[in-house]
Amino acid sequence: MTQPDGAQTERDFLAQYDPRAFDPIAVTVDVVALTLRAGRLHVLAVERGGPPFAGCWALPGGFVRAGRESLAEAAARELAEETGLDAAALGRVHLEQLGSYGGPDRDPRMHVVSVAYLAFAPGLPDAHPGGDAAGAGWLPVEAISPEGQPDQVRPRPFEQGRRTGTYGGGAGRRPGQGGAGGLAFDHGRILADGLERARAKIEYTPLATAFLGETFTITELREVYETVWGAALHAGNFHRKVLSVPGFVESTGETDTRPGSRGGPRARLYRAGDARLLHPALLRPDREAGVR
Amino acid sequence: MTQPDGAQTERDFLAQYDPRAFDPIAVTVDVVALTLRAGRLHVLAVERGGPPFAGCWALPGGFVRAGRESLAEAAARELAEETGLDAAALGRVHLEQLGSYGGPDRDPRMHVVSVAYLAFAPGLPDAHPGGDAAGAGWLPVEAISPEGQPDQVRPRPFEQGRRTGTYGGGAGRRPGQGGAGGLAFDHGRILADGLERARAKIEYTPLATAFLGETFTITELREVYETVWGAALHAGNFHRKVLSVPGFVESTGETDTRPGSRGGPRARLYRAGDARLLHPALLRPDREAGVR
DNA sequence: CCTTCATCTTCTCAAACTGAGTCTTTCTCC
DNA sequence: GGAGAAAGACTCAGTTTGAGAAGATGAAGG
Repeated sequence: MTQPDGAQTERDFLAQYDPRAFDPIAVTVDVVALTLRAGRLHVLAVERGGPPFAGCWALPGGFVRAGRESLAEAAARELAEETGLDAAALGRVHLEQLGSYGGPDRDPRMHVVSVAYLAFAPGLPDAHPGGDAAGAGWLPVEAISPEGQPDQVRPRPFEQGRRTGTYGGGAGRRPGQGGAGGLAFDHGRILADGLERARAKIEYTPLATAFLGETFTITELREVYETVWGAALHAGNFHRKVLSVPGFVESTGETDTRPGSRGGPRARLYRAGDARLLHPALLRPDREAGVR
Repeated sequence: MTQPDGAQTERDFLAQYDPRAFDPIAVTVDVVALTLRAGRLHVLAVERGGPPFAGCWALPGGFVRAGRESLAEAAARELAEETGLDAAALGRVHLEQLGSYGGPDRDPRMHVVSVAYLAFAPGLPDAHPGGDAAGAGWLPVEAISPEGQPDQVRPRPFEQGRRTGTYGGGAGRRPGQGGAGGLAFDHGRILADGLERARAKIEYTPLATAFLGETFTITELREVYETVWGAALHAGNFHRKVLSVPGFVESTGETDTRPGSRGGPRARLYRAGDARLLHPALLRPDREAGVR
């Protein structure tokens, strides 16, 4: 990445430098924003307003503003645009880089390198399409990601932001092309990678709390794990484990005031602790399968 | 569904599309190639032949060829160019994506997004500068990465709702010209991230074997862990653990013919097994430090 | 009012795993 | 031949995990 010329000073070089001398590659960010709604894992999606893949669901994203923002800033901006969240609400959202996708043919227009980000958010309001999207909404991941949950669960109508005219569709599959999973471009793969990252990440970080509100019960935390992992956990052992990992949660001293749906004692309330890593980690049950 | 502006078909759209309508962002790949030489961890580096940072060490890398190669292909190509390895030798190298770095100011020429890759290789021959590099070589990581090999293993804090974007380039090293700890651009941070990834990855994958030859002894494998982690391990416990993890290594039935440097019985030889994940994992000692 | 039942939380117990150390055997070097 | 070092098997105590059970609590239904 350089011009070979010994005598040139760096200043001269920069003055002469022509950024357009290279074939262009567009850089975009795409966001896999996950949240829990009604006990199901949902991902933020937008309905594309124009070609390519017009009418398809896609991950929210857009071009990085050259020279004006970092990748993380671009991802936060895109997320804010689609969710309508202000900076304060975004502060509660965990955002981390997921990976980059840059095959020459993943976008028919030109060579596009997309840097994907992964967001964990507590229950968020309905999405509002921003930019050139025709619609936006939270889609249950099991409806669009066949490679998603190990246990296949039945799909469910998804909620939409603005464009609700056509009912969401039972199988959640209507916006055409894109094949199984039905997301535009290679967004199905990006989503699958994001889900796997999320499943792995809550093993050794306290990020499961990012799906919950300020305070929560151990049972609510367990339900996050069960939903993300798609597996039932032993309530007693989970309880013991969570309380034994230093810094995972800290007690508020209060008990849940909301009436339990089916009775039972009021659960104690906790808030997220100060740990950034869980040690020892909470491991997913039965990883033997993945060993291969 | 959406009809952005009525009659336009996707074909029309593609015909009209002008890739140069956007401000350009250059896309490069950089490779953190790690290998073991003489019991020390080394990273492949090139000496820059021209500005910016002429004369500085940098990670090998270069521009992605627009429309002609994927990111992984570009990384493999750059690695091959600098090491002079052929495809066969490269087949033994593990190459995975590390992350992307895209702050607007990380390259003085223009906005450059760099996709970093991490490579694990067995002992490799001396490097040969390819392309526009003035020199190439294997540098001991502790000589250039102050955050490289601390006695205390400390993980990087995960990125929480970042706005300034640590990946963006703000928090990294300033363009430290030359000197210890100074790699060009933000390559010091990329190297540090690569080292942390390597330390974490050998915990739960058998990738430590990627630093060794076809066959190896348990002691050689332990020395890989000790070198990468920068900590001494209990030989007996390590031995027991490695043999108890299914699929980690498999015996060749033979014993080492090379004479031990200071005597002792000939060690048995093993080769890498078929596991892709280690279960249970080999955990680094003393992770408590990183929890908070 | 009283029973039923799901839940929250704590306990028990056996199995598995970990860290630390010892011991025997087999080499090389002096 | 003896010293020193390493490979590898073994012991042992402490910790962690999986599975189950028990007591307490509160809503719902009769």
